[in-house]
Amino acid sequence: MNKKDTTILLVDDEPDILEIVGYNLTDEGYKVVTAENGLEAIKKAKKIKPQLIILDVMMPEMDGIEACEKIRKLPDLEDTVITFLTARGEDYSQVAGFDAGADDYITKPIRPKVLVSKVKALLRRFKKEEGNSEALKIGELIINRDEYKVIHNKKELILPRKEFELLSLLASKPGKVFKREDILHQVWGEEVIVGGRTIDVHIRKLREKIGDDSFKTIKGVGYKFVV
Amino acid sequence: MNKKDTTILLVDDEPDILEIVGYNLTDEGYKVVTAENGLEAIKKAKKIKPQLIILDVMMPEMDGIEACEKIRKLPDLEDTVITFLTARGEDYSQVAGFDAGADDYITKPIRPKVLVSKVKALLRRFKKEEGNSEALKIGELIINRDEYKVIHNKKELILPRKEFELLSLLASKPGKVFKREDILHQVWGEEVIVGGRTIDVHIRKLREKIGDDSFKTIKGVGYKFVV
DNA sequence: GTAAAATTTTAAGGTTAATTTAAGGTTTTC
DNA sequence: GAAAACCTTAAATTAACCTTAAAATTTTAC
Repeated sequence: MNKKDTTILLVDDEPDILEIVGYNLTDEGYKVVTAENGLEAIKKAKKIKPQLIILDVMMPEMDGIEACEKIRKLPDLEDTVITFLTARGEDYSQVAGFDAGADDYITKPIRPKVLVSKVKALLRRFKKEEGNSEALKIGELIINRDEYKVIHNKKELILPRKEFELLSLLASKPGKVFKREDILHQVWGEEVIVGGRTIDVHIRKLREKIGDDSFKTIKGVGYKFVV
Repeated sequence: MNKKDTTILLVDDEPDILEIVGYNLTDEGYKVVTAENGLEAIKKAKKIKPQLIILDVMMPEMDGIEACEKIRKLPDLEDTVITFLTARGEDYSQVAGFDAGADDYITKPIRPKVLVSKVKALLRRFKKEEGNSEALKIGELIINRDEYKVIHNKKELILPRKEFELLSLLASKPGKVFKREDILHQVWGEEVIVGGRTIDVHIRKLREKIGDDSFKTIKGVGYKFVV
């Protein structure tokens, strides 16, 4: 999953916190939605199905712990990562938080760098658990997305990220021509701009490793993977 | 779907915004329709069924959020992508926007480059849901746009791009005469200017590969494909 | 925190094949 | 039978891609 497809629901009754945390996460490329109390949080969580919820413990209307318990019971959101925001030393709430089904907690005062790296770590963990998708098998090639490895002619290959993603994409529909533009957007991301020869170089690496014949160039259009 | 078949409904009460955003999108090749308030937006949305609606939040008559909710309920427009225009920091409206069924938001002040790339990204997402087009079959000829290949008399042909596009065009309506001028626009593009004999040469290549009889010349007009 | 290693991107020259042009020949039209 | 439109061929041009190495960046290891 791409960063900008990752939605974070940020819940706090203090506008200052929403502002500063929201800013830092948005700046990192996440899509951030905010709520000001537990009730609102539940409503929005249902609607937008965020990957991560950052929940203040102390709030009017419905506190974070209660909201967390309710959210955990929603079938759509069982994989969502929930983390609390607590004041330092509020030991009780940390404990109660884990009881309520939280995955982690972040202590105030908030240090943006710490926050961002914690969020990244949490989402990484989430992503891993997401997996379990079957390995993709095309002829002599097996692509195991879960373990990020490729088996070709019974030999295991560890491909660097970009190569792996590129191969995954092309091999996901053997025979189909992927346009250069589409490859860029799917492998490199929507707004990333790289030079015109970058794709070629990666294709070349794949040709070296997987075999020249597997990758056909369609001039003026793009590339396709064939068996 | 071709860019010029993509309609964008742009809704804002400020003529300046309509002007600048409209200009940039038109320049990119989209068909742009504008409205100045929510009521008008709904009326026009029903009529023209745009692929994308860009909706200002703050407007007289009916604000963007209300309009968005109403539009989302129209059965014809459930696949339409809706994005809000909000002033930076208008946090509430962003959130309320997602509640109302919006897919994204764009913050003012508007940067044309950002706007255009966001619009492209949104439409790509929309397009993806359309699914793959079937191969086109005409007599002994099968044109597979996805894989960019042609099968003729059970034999696979790889055609260069221009030849492929030209064949696709002519074969899309067997029997129909395509005027030279139309062929130029559809295969070569609006502003590309090539010499008068270029089409002939490509037709000749196709005649060599597919068969002389399949392509009839209508002197003074153009060409047609027949079975 | 720094150094080392690996990955990713860029840059530049080379190669190939697609595309276009040009020019003389042919057919059709009036 | 002259003009216009198209055909054919080969050569010229150009666009797209390949290859390589080095630079930049990111990740990993210490």
